[in-house]
Amino acid sequence: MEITLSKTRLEFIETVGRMCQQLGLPRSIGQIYGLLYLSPASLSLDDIAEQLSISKGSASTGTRQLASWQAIKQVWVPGDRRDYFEAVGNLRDLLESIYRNYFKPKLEKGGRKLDSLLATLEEERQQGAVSPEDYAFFKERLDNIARLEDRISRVLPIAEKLL
Amino acid sequence: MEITLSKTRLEFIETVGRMCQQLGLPRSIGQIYGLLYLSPASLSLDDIAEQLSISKGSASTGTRQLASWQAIKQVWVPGDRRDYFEAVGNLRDLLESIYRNYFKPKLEKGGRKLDSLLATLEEERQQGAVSPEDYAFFKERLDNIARLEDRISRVLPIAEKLL
DNA sequence: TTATTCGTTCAATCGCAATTGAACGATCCT
DNA sequence: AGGATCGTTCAATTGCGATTGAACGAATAA
Repeated sequence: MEITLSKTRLEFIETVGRMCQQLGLPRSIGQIYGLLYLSPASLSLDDIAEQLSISKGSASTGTRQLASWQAIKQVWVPGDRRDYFEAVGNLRDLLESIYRNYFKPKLEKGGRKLDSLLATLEEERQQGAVSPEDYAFFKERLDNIARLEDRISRVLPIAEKLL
Repeated sequence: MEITLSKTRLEFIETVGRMCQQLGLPRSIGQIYGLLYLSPASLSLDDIAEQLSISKGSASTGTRQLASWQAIKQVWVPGDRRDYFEAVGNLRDLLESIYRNYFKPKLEKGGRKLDSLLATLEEERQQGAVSPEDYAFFKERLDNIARLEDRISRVLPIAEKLL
């Protein structure tokens, strides 16, 4: 594999890389996905590292991350013991997977944290560590978050289906 | 203003700070919002800096950022020339504002970038810089993104209303 | 067996963005 | 007027996480 990338692919890789960066994800992950998404053929780890001029280590961790999100998948090439990768082209599925594996767990974690905070607040009230007025204020604000979280976790799956 | 924060507030501040960090935003911004969100009284810049043990500079830039997102607002306290801040308690409105001021512009920017990429691709085709097969592949994949972007920008406002 | 060729790991490095803090101009007070 | 108290700015610093690259074990080939 010894190709030079067209301008379109180079720009695309750069764009997806920047997008990831802005989302707080490693740029290399975006670059890898961008490269694979516009790759007619599946690529090996070394292909990826070479085309993007990144280390094999980065390519390895990046591909594993992307695979865990089901954004890319490994494909088996008979007669070659190397791992080959290709992007999951169906972005609709990808989005669904990101929601399920990324957003949903975070929402649930947030919900649990909120419960623990409400418990702490209750504790403090019983100990008299907060005034009744403060307690009422804190309670209402925390409840507001809980309600929003509830609605979000109800609406997101619907929005998902509407896509 | 010389209060000590209750355990509930401290934990909440930490949590929101971490959330922001994970989203690629400055932790201090989350801390400021968390502090204000669970603050019965509005706070001055110095209050914020002191309670969070951050510099006045951070507090200044952080509050301005948050205000630009309409996550917090300045309130005028008669007889005091300092700026006071309080959190916008209505999270539903906050979400709407974030969508309008943050997501929507990014979606639109992405759309424009995609158009420019398609133009580049067309150019390369005419110059024979890409094979017909590659062209077809690139075209289809880029079109897929455009279609998804379209659906997203149509569904998001609906989901917004459903909240 | 030994020699390659894989992918992974992890300590060290690097780069970027958050944070600091001093200097500044503006505004208010006396 | 001068002095005090605001908020902002920006160059310097810091801290964090992405990235590197060498070392490693495993699997294959000779």
